[in-house]
Amino acid sequence: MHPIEVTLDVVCGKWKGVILCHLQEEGILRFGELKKRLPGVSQKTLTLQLRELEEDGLVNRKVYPQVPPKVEYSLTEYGTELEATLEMMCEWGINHHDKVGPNSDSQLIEKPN
Amino acid sequence: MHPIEVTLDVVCGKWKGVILCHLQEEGILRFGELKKRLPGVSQKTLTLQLRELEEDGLVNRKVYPQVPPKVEYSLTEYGTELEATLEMMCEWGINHHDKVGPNSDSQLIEKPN
DNA sequence: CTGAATCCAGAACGATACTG
DNA sequence: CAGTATCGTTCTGGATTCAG
Repeated sequence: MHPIEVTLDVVCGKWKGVILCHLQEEGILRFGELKKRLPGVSQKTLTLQLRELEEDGLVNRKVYPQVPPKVEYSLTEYGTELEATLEMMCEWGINHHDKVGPNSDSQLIEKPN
Repeated sequence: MHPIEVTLDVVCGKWKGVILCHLQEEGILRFGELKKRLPGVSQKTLTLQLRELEEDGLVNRKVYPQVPPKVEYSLTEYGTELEATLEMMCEWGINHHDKVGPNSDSQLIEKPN
């Protein structure tokens, strides 16, 4: 398995990138706070994405046994080691968000003489 | 849309990461050469992934109008601007490949004395 | 050699309702 | 508040066949 697939496997859920970015910026977030920051995500999906990130060792899940429940998420050390990469991906995204279209510089073949 | 999603959208196909890495390493590759380097990929899927990368402006597709056909793929400038990021992702992958998959050569805990 | 066209299985994701 | 459970849809990618 190519090393880049290891990273992509871990980061390529529909919401995983944004989740990691928010945890990186804000440190610790409760489930509900995270949900507010991901407009459109369903509870089920958010839960699932977080569980997978947890299984892959990227985020910590801290449960406070109280009523009402309180669960906090944060980056693990593995997660923080990904921070520089996430930031680079964000930069590229900022520089290219306008450029989501065809016609990059497709080449026409010149006639051999 | 969060900037990181721009990047992830473009890179998150099953084979896109590896394709980009190979093009980054070897510069120009024909369709068949690329296929050899991705064991298990089907023609249809490889074609599709390449088309999407092309539409997103990451790779060039150069067709030689001859028989048998010859098609060469390479990174566009947008693609090369992603190189540093791809390398960081590979590094993280190398350092954490043990965390993925069931039978990992996990780190041993040093004996306390 | 490259790739288009079908057909299809499974995964991913969402909507909604229910629970301690 | 932070989940499960269930159902349904959409999306992805693989197998196979045909074509220039």
